[in-house]
Amino acid sequence: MKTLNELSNELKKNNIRLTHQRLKVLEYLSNSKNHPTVEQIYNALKKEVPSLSKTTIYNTLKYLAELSLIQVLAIDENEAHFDAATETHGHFKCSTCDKIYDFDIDMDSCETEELDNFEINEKLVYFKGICPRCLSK
Amino acid sequence: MKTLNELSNELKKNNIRLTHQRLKVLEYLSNSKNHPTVEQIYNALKKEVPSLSKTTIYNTLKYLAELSLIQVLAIDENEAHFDAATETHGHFKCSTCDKIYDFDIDMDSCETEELDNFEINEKLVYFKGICPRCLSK
DNA sequence: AACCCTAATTGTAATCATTCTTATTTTGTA
DNA sequence: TACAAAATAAGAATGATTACAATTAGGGTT
Repeated sequence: MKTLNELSNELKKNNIRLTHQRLKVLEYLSNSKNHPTVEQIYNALKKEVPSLSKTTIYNTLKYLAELSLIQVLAIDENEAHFDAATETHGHFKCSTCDKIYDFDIDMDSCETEELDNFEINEKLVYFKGICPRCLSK
Repeated sequence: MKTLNELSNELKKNNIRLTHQRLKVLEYLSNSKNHPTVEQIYNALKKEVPSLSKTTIYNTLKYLAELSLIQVLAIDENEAHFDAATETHGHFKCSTCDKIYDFDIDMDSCETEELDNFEINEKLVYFKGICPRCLSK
């Protein structure tokens, strides 16, 4: 996970201004552990930044994703989730409680040579099932 | 990949009728290699089954997915793709031409014990980047 | 074969996340 | 302070998917 300073520098390098709104979105995402949606970011920040619009959040997240500074998770079929951690890792979604868990995964050890001539920019691993908490109920 | 007969039996076992429309959707999906969307299935079948509605296709695919007889791919951000192959394998989407490639992957060799107490029902692996064909242009 | 009951199909309307548009505001710079 | 470029905000538009209600088809029984 990058620090806010590092993120800020990355943005500057790409001629993207670190505005007040963008800083708040970045801050919130960096501090959150639960892969928030746009809706959740919006609800969390609108007290602090009453003028904030969802368009700005979408906009900010789009830039960050294009620069690979955040990950967009499509594990949930009807809403995108966002993750400030950019190291390759897996995501497990519990079908019962909908919670998304992180887990480590070593992609290099299971790759085939089939993709030798492909340029790979992003690796996403999604598991679905039931989490221990829900299993024990 | 299962045969149509096997699929038909699986449906019967779960009290889901193999109607004319469902048979056609199954047939089309089983024979197609390119992970079609609902739109593509609809366009391909409406000549043969003029009364076919998209709702029926959505409906059929939902049942098949619930029974794990097909895979739903969320690799494309705005439209779901469907795959008749149910063995765990990876999908690579080219960001340039949007083509989706299959590739083999050995998930067991890269799993951690972190998920030992989780019930895992589905494993999805999505890679994104540029395919050789587009790279060579 | 006719009947019945249930499930499936169809077409349309509703939903809802995301994107587009445009006017206004803010930012960085001179 | 003033200017030009970029960002923001609000609402409208888009488009895939789902919900709904009326009609139709299927399977079992006599």
